[in-house]
Amino acid sequence: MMTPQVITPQQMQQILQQQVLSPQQLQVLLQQQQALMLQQQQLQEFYKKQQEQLQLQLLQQQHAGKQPKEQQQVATQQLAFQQQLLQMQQLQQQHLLSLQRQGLLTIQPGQPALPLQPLAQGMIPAELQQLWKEVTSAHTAEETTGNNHSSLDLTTTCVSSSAPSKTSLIMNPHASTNGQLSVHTPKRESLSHEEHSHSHPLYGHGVCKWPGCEAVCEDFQSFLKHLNSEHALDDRSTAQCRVQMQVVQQLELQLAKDKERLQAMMTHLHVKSTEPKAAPQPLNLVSSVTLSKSASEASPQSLPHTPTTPTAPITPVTQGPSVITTTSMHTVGPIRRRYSDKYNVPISSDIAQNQEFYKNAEVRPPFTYASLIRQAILESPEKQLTLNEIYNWFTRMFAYFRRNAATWKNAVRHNLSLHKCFVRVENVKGAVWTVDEVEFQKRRPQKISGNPSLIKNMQSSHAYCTPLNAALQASMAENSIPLYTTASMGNPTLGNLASAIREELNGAMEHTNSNESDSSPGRSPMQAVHPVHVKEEPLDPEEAEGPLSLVTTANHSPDFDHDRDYEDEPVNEDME
DNA sequence: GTCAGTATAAACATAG
DNA sequence: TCTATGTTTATACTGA
Repeated sequence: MMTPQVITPQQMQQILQQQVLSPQQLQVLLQQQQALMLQQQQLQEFYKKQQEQLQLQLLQQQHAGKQPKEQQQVATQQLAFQQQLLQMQQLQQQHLLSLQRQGLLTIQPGQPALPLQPLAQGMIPAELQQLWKEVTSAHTAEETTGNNHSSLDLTTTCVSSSAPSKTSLIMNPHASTNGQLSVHTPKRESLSHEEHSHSHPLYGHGVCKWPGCEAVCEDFQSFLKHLNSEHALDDRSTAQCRVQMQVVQQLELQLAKDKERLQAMMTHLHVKSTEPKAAPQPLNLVSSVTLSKSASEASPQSLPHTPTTPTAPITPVTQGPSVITTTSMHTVGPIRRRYSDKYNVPISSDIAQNQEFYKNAEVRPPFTYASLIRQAILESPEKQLTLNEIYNWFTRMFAYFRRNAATWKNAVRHNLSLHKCFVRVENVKGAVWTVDEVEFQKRRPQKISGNPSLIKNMQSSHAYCTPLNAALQASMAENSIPLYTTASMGNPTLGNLASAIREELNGAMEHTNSNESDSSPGRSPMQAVHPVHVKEEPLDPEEAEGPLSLVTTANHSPDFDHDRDYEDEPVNEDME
């Protein structure tokens, strides 16, 4: 699924966010880059000489009245040279891509090195900026000597840029495809326009945002002065412009590749989900999203669904491409099954890995209310939440729960009251809800039937083995756990499985270490306070012997308490 | 067909 | 009185 040729979005982000290059690495890169530049220049010179020769020959031929056939031959020869040049530049491109893959940042082919500079406008360390300036000026000098028909010729840049756009750019260097060349304009042509609107893209926060500049300009007028004086149309500016173009092109190329990859993923998942009865799994969930997303692929601005999008929520068990409408949701009937629950896919790891997805897509999470409530509680620092905090967790974590609040909130309350695993505790700040893991785990094994070894395991061994075995079982049986992995794109299945195992083991081990019995002083904070209301059916003695908590800690983050995030957000109650 | 688990809806009680 | 919270009941669906 991964295209090894491509920088992952994560890497890209890393590149954009932090400059990881050490001066040594930069130096190496620079050397490599310069070597490449040299090669290219040699080629270009060679090509120029050939051109001159060609001109000469043509002149001679014209004088001598030679046949056009020979002219054609010469023209072909010229074409061959051009192709050779292109190949050379492609090689450069590949080389640089490989550098990227090594994590050495984006260096644009045939360009003054250090394209990282424009990549990180405003963030780059001063040291790097200085380096950038030096190298840029050095290179522009080189270019001027090597290419005397004007360094302003952006065609050269375009030729050496990414392969797909090469041809068109050669043919028409001023083609505004992808808007690359717009970078070039603000200096002179569009300056007069920009003067009127003080929202110059090169000016912000009193600083010149010309790549590598960052000169402080008190007002817009002084900025314009600075722009005209410091960034006039000269070799240096042009070179910088080229670099910026390269960066943009590179990013666009990257975007295109990622889009393609996304499309392939979606297609792949969709195909899987439409297979007849192919082991019910959360993939269904994705396929539904896939369809809605694929349908709107042409207009990216329409996705992902924003919480306020009035479209109907997509439910995990929807088979096929139909997008459920509000009404069909009701006529078809409620969705009963939560697949991940069934197969004991660890909810925390699923949520963690698909967090962004759940947050943005109005997709019903494939877990029961009870599981979700438990997860919300366990994620909290104190392992206890008020009802309102549980609500907030739901809305914060799942776009799906940002609508129909009355329905699901009722369900939450209902679940809290109904299930013995949820214990209400009177706290200083009011009533909070906690999880009785024994109770929670008690009810889960019942769902895993049909596998004698598993059942045997459950009966004979500690309770904490259950989720692990179940997860393993499910994974092996289905060979497909994850639904949408943002974190582990490489091998999601194995990745998820591994993390699931780790998580469950960690939780179990942690529990066994800390909670030996109900009366253990090491028990979680919730035990420190007395439950005001404990539901019926006190624990059996044998239950008391088992592990009391399978609290998973994998996703626990102390700073996760943004309970008020959605508190004041008006919940869309438009569905009767 | 039965049963357990779950979802949904709704009625009701209670506290602030 | 209103609202949030909590409890309970009823009904329907699903999968074992």
